[in-house]
Amino acid sequence: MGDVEQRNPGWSGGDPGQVTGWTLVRTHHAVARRFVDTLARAGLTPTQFGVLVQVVSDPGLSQAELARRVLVTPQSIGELLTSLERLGHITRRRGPRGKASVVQVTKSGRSALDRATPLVQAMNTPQALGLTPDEDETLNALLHKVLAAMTDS
Amino acid sequence: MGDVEQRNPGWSGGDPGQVTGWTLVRTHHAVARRFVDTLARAGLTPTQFGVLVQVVSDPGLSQAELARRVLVTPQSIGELLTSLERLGHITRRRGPRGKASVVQVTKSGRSALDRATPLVQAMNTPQALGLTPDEDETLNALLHKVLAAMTDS
DNA sequence: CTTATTTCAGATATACTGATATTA
DNA sequence: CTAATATCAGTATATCTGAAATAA
Repeated sequence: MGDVEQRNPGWSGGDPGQVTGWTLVRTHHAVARRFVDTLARAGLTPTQFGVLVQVVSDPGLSQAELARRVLVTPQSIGELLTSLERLGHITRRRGPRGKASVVQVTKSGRSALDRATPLVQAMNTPQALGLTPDEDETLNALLHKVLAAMTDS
Repeated sequence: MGDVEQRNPGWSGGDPGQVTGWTLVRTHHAVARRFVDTLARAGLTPTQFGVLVQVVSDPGLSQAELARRVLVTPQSIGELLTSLERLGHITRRRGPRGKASVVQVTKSGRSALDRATPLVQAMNTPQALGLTPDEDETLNALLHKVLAAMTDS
């Protein structure tokens, strides 16, 4: 011992539960587990699901463009698309290396998404989240405000 | 082609932005990056920070107890504590294998936390999150409700 | 020549499952 | 004997950075 801290206990930052960003991180941790389990029943990871939704909402994007929308590096999206390609859920119309490719969802990808959709909706009802419908709406709106603040900086 | 989906674009689940859990996941992604960058300036990862706060708030916990609080496996917390031990931020008073150990923060750990605290507070003001003080409080409260709903199931 | 895009290679981090040893 | 604890080993996954090739 000797260098073990002897002061009174407690974080000098006060109650950690009052730090909103930190509450967000902890809540995400729990919610993310739900998503992993839920989406696994449709054979998807949460990230794959997110990319599929993006591709379906906006077909024909290049993978560089996709990387920007999802906020990851081009390298990461490349590996992710490879995994979706292996599953037969997307195609990449690819020219040679430096040429932008065109990403499109396949019927298999669409049906995986159709399988996932009701599962995702079921775990996102206000009741499943422990909220009233009003609270759910408020929470969603506030999260969007934070998201906007984080991304436009 | 031939198996490329030709239907109208759009996710059958409606507007993804209305799915609160999904909004939470995406917002977390952006906020988490902030935390990584911010805490790096104190030499900590977000997970290390979380464990340090936990240990400081409640000194003398065993690592099994710690794992339960942070919602990870005992193996994972073991590796995490090893990393904190290497940094000199905690000590484990350990008997032999099957004996509960006692985790305590060191002066070095306390000072890393003291270094991190103002940085974390700065990135968690309502203004930094793009919210009014009232909204910040509401968001935090709603997140706690969701967290409770997720963990008591 | 400069910039954007994709890809390859390597490093790192993180958390998991399963098995083992020890203690209460 | 059983339950809890900590640890060891192996695996999987998900990023990232850096470098290279190609195209516009």
